[in-house]
Amino acid sequence: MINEALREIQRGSAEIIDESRLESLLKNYFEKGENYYVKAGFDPTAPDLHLGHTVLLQKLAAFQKYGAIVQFIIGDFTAMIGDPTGKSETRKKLDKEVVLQNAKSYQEQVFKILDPNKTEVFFNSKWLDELGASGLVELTTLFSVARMLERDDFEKRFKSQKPIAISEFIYPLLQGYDSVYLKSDVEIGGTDQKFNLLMGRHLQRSYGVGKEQAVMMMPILEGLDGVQKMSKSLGNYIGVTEEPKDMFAKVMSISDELMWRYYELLSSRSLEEIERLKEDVKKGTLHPKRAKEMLAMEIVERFHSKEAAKEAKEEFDKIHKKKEIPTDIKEVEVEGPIWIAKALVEAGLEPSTSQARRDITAGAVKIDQQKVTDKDLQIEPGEYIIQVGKRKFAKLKVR
RNA sequence: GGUGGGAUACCCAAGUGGCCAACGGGGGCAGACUGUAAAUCUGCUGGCUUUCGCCUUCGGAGGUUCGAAUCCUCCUCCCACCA
Repeated sequence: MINEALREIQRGSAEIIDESRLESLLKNYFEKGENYYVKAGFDPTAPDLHLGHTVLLQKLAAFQKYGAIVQFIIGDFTAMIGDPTGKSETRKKLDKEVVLQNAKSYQEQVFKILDPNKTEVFFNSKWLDELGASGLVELTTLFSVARMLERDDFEKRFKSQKPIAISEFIYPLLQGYDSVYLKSDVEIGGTDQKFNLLMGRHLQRSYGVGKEQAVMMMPILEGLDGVQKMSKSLGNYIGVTEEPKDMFAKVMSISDELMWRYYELLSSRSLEEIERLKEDVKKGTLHPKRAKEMLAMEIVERFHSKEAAKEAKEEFDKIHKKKEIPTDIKEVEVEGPIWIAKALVEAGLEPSTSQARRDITAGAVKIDQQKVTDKDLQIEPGEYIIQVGKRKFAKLKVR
C-alpha cells in the first residue's frame, strides 16, 4: 500500500531529495493517520494558469490522496520584488492590484484540480511584510554570496557580465523563508527551482525549525514548440480557461515526440497504459494521430466536460480532415467595392495591408475556397468566405 | 566618485557619410509535402486605397551636410574595471 502510494507520488518526478523522509511521512500516514504539509508556490504574474502549472497541481493532488495538506502559496510579495525597476509609488501600487486580481483568478482555477478541503491558501506577503528590514537583514546573514553565485544561472550571468540585481539574491531567501514560517514537510517545484527549493532546507535548519523539508522536482513542461518551457510570455501555452476547441487544436498541434512527454506529465493514465500506447504506435497498430486525439480529449475533458471534448474533436475534424469551414466564424460587414487587402485587415485576419499583400503573393489567401492571385482585386458587393492560411476564416459581407 | 565600453527591427547581431527599410542567425507567418503535426525544401518577415510611389524606423533632443544608423554636441539608460 505504501509502495503503491510512493510510486504514484514519484511518478514523472525529475529528482527527489531526501526520499527517506518522504517514505517516513507516508508511513506515518498509513500507520498513524498523521497528516503532513506539502508546499508549492506560484507567482501570480499572469492571470491564467496553463498546463505547465498543472503538472505541479496534479502532483499536489496526488499527494492529497495520501494524507497531505497542501500549502498553496500565492507569492504576491515575491512577485513584486521580481520587478526590476520600481519606478514610482503609483506604479507599484498598480502592480499590487494586478497581482491580487491574478491571485483571485488563480484560486478559482486551482480547485479544478486540488481538493479544497485539503488545501490551505496563503499569501506570502502575510509574513514577509512582517519580517521588516531587520528581519530581512538577519535572513541575509544566513547565506553567503559565494554560495549564491554557485547557482547555475547566476554563475553564467556573472561570468558573461550580465546584470544581476541584488533583489534576485534575496528572492530565493524569501522563498526559503516561506518554508520556515509554514514548517513545510515537503516542497515541490520545477527542476529550475532546485536552488530555491534547497534554500528551504537550509533555512529550516538555520532557524531551528526542527525538520528539513523533502524536495521534489518536476520536469518543466515544454511549450507547444517543444523546445522552450511553456509560458505565457512565449505564447506557447495552453491555458486552463481556454475554449475547448482551442485547447483541443493546440494539443493536436504538438509534435508526436512531444506528445509522449505530455502523456507522461499531464495524463492520468497509468504508466503501463502509456507504455502500451507507445508500443502500439511503434508497431503501427495505433496511428499517432489517434493517440494524440485521446490525449487532447482527456485534457479538454478535465477542464471542461466530456461533451465539450467530443464537440471540440468534431469541430477539429471538420476543419482539418474534411477541410470544411468551421461552424462559428466571425462575420464582418464592409462597404463595397473594397480592395481585398483592406478587407482582410477589416476582418481582422491580417494586421496590415502590407502583410496582406505578402500573403496574397504567397498564395495563402482564399475567397470561397478559390485561391486569390490578384493582389489588387476589388471585391464586389455580396457574401464571401475569406480565408488566410489554414486556420483564419471570416465571413465577409460587402454592401 | 573616476575610467573605459555599450544602446540597431520580436530576440541576437552586422553595418561606421550616399549602393540602407538596413547583411546574417533565431523566432514568426505562408506555400509544397503530411496525419492536423514533426522533419525537409521554398518564399516572406516596418507602414500606407494599392511597391518601378510615398511615409516612419537604428536610445532621446538638437546640429553639421546636397545627403546621417553612420560625424559633432547635450541628455537618458545599461555594463565593466578602479575607488
